Amino acid sequence: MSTSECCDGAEAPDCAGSVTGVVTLDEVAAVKLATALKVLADPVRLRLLELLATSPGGEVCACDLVEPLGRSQPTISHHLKVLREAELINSERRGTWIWYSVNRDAVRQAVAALQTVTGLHPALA
Amino acid sequence: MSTSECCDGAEAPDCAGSVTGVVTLDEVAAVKLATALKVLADPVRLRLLELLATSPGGEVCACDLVEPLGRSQPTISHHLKVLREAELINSERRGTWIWYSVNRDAVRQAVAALQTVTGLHPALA
DNA sequence: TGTCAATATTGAAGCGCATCGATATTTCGT
DNA sequence: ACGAAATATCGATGCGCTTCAATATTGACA
Repeated sequence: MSTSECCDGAEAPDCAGSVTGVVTLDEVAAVKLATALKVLADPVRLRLLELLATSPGGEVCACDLVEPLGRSQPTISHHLKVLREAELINSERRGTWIWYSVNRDAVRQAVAALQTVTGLHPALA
Repeated sequence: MSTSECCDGAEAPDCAGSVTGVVTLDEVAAVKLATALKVLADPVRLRLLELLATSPGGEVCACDLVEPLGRSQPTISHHLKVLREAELINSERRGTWIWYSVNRDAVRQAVAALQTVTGLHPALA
């Protein structure tokens, strides 16, 4: 017997109910992970993260992020805000400038969740 | 001297050019990774991947994917197509039904790329 | 306090995406 | 060949997101 009613017609011999595993992602959790991934799924934001990650001190002044990405200052400011509100980066004001750095734990969490969902990781945590 | 011209005004004492690391993500590579992540950044597609990953046999008949997600059949078909074209899942027709499974290598690649960009992984590969 | 540089916000334009109903296509069994 | 079930495609709708120019806000310093 199938877990659903899709293949129980008179003609088809049933597809044997292939879905029986334990599902951990309810609608809410799926939306939450998708939201985090959506923040990461932008070329400008990915390059911002890389600029932060590859910087010798691990942090970069916002004023040094506009030119290398070839976008306007408001656009960079917008993306930094999106990353900050998703807690994927940290920001700290020091005098005139604001310094940004990657929030490694938050990125790790998103990556781990994605691995769990896709079965790459046996959901150890 | 700064790597850009943003903080070279008369008043500000320069922000010391914090961007000096080696950047591997050019615009094209960033768009490519962002495209893959965009495919993953959808609640329905994440739950589809989990249904495939947690299925005992590792594969699920498409007919068993419509009901548990509460979306219409065209919508599920659309998402399966998106996942398939991104090569994140494999599909195989067996008789009346089509069986889907997670393409673990593709997911692994995307995850590894994300880890590299964010500095979680020392880019070993 | 007033000025200048850095950063944030606003408002609008343009594009892409998720979703559905309706319909077409494919495949099997009779 | 025909009918039924599974899957795919089409067309439309509504929402969200990226981007920019213009403007506001914030903070340092004289």
